[in-house]
Amino acid sequence: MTQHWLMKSEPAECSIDDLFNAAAQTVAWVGVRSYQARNFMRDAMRIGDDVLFYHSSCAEPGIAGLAKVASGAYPDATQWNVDSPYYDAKVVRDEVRWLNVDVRLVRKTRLLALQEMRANPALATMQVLRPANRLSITPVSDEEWLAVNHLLANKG
DNA sequence: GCCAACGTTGGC
DNA sequence: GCCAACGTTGGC
Repeated sequence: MTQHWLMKSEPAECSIDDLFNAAAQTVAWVGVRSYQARNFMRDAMRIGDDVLFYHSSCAEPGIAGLAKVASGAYPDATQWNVDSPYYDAKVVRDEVRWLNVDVRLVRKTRLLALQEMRANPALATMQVLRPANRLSITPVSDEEWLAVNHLLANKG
């Protein structure tokens, strides 16, 4: 059974167009610095899982595309890179604290705006809609996944 | 720039 | 190990 996830990205960092234009339309999901999100990648994600690509911290937050998990979890090189904004000085020598997976584009979609998501009762249970939700990776239920795809299939 | 939520930190 | 304070996220 395929699992589904919602993954937040700031378009200023990596937008759906950046993913579209990336080599093999695949990017490494670097920069996750939350243990919960890391553990999802390490313990639960499987290659082929569905991903809702979500734009956050921007003028028009919402779901911008569909993607798939394209690798298992592997060490996020930015944790050791002092020149990276994701450098983590607390990671001790030889430690691997942070992981990332690769994500491959399936297709860009119309923007399913946060506003529209909130307005739809079928999506009311989505974790990303909870106030002040900070988790950058959240599981999406079968029902939520179907409801999102149904909304995306409608013209908006 | 405010606020809400909540994980993390640090003093004890 | 408790728990208050702090820091971060992210929408508005």
